[in-house]
Amino acid sequence: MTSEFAVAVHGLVYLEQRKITTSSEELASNVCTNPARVRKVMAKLKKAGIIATKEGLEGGYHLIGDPDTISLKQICDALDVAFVSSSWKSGDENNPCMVASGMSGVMDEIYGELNDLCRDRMEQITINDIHEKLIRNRLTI
Amino acid sequence: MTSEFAVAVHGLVYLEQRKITTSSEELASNVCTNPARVRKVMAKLKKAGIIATKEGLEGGYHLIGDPDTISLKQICDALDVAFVSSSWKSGDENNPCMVASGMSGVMDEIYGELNDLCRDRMEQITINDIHEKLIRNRLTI
DNA sequence: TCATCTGTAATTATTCTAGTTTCAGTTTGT
DNA sequence: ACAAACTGAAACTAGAATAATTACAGATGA
Repeated sequence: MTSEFAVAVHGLVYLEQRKITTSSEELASNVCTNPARVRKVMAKLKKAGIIATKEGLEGGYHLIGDPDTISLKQICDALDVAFVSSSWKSGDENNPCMVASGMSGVMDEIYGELNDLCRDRMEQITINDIHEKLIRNRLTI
Repeated sequence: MTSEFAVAVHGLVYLEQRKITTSSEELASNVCTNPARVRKVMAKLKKAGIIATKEGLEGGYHLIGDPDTISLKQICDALDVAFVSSSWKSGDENNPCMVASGMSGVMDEIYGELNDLCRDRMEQITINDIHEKLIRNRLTI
């Protein structure tokens, strides 16, 4: 599910560039996915107060605030992104061996710590930073 | 594939605790997976010089160095672990739109940066630290 | 009031990950 | 020398996670 994060960031950067209200269909075409998935992701961003929607003809999504104040951490939180995690657990809680019963807990601690580290870093980057990075990359190619 | 990391760490901690040469079958039983997967992971740790093998009767795996000098970063490197990554790419490189063509590259940059951050953190933790953490956790439960 | 959106859910398809099975090759102990 | 017990590696199967598709109710604006 980490790719929801990519859909969200891509969508928001596109909204910043377009400036105008943009439908899920147009966003999906730019992101290269389907409109239903875009709507699913954007609905969460709306709940978090990052974007607003306009329904009916010529409707769609648009940014609410200054793209300089939207950090990627806000997006993580809105989508409940886990950068580092693993559904697979080693060992067995009921095994009397300390290693077998305790390892998955310890690994989860480590993953949680790494995740926090990533989230802190994401606080430093804004949607506007990404936009500027895109411009720089285009010039240097 | 992040769970290979868990198998490796679990295996190494078990080897530290057992002290003696241990077969893939015994390791698999403690980790709760199959011997073939254990062997696949341990073979990489052997190539990295972290463990050694002994074949034939009473054979198996054993640590080479001091568990206090084996950092989790060495394990990452041996297994080529990517903590943060995404196979799914948004956009399309051939799209003339700057956002569509550039976003997946920018996201890859971000994932790479987060990954480096995680690897740096892993350098601070040793197999022995994990072992001590297990002991502490058992006492506090 | 109708066309055009979003929000949401159910279903299918695809891709990724772990498990299983098998066997060749190596080493140890007798 | 030989048999038993192990690793290393590959091919295949099973299952889980993720994305795509389809459909539709509800809201809104022209």
